[in-house]
Amino acid sequence: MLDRKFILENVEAVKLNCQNRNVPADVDRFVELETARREQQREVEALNQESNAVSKSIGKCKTPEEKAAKMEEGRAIREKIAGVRQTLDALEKELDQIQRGIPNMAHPDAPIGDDDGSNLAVAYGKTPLPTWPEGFKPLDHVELAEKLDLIDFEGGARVAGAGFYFLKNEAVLLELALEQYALSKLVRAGFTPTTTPDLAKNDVLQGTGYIPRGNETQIYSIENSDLSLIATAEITLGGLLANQTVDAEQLPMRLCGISHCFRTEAGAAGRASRGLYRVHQFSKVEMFAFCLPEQSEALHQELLQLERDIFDGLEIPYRVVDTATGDLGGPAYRKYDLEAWMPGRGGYGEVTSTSNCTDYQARRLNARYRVKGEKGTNFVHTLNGTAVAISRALLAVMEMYQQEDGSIVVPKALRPYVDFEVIRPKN
RNA sequence: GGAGAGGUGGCAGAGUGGUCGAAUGCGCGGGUUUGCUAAACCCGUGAGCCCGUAAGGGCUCCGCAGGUUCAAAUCCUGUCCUCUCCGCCA
Repeated sequence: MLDRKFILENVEAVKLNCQNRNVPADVDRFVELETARREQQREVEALNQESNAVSKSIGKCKTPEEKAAKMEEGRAIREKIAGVRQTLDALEKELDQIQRGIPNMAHPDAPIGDDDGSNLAVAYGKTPLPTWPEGFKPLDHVELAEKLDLIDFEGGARVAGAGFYFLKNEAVLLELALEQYALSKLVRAGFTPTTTPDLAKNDVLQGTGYIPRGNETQIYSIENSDLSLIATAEITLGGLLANQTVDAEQLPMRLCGISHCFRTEAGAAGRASRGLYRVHQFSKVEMFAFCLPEQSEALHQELLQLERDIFDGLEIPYRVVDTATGDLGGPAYRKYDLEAWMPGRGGYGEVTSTSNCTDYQARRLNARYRVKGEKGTNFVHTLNGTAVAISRALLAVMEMYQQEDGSIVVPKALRPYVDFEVIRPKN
């Protein structure tokens, strides 16, 4: 979330930002409530001061009568405090709700626009778009999976419902290969590899900007508990520093995590999301970084470059998209997506996403750093980026590497991790 | 899952109703001494927020959330976490 003082001092900028991002937040109401809250807060503090003074004086009273009078006085103040506190709590509740709805400020260079139609393609990968032999029509991954017995969508639906699937045969080995391939690049780049919990406390979800319950939630929550299935390891990795203060020398912290990701994807269906493209569960290697404010922009470029290296290495064509203000998630200051070429749909589809969340997540998480020799603490900056989301990466690999004879060739970059070079129809 | 013990400042650890934001030691910062370093000695050393140009003053925080009380680190309830023992298990 944004700093309350910042909102009060930059009302017009915050309102314009909400408008650019297409978020209907009542900033004026926020200002009104926060102003009132501050007043009430001062009132409570003054009363507390009074009450503290009375309490302290009781220990020094000489006569029982004097003592009884003071006690009565203290009791009266306490009642008064309870009253003010009640209005304060009500203000706080409404304020918090509005404050959570106000998105992060956007990077001044982020393209302004209402939705993904305004996203800007800013770069392309090293690999050219594929050219197919005369008369050959590339299949989509669902058809390929069927022919090569790589994915069982029907079985997934029977067991867990639509949107679930079993990977089978070489697809399983490719999943592990993609993870290892990405991980080895990240470890070389100085990232600490982790496997994270697949569940997290709702507090942590909220801290990273995910809303566990409610109509439009993407999150599966566990009944009779305060746990939810995570939608990304961003949640667990971000939670690592919740309510922590680290020394500035420890920053930047580059982490990556393998986890399963679970998403309800309520109401999302249709041709564009067929097969593996939009599913309820997939595996992902996620990058995450905590850093000093002055490091975050460079680190964001670093994460983007790693994503590009990974897909250039796989020799899959892609474009880099600078996300428009209206299409940014609440915590993002700036976001780049990699969209890989997917022959089955004859178009680009999102495969990675990297965001610089500046101090927006950190403020909610209460993740701070301390500079040695200086007084006080400050909020860290957080960044996240997809290294490889297996379902979509696998989709892109299958479709891009299909051959005229119906087989799929394994990308060179993955061959060190599997003991086959071509996937052929079983018999 | 059952039984017990415990969660206090960067760390260790005292503190069982008021004089406790918290002894003491270590660590850290500054200083004295010193050819240099070390030792010794002296002083200082938590965070968030509010008022104030500042000096300074105030509020909150002893895992977390409530409660009792004029007053809570200290008493009560709930909850989370850690450790030990038992059971179970991969």
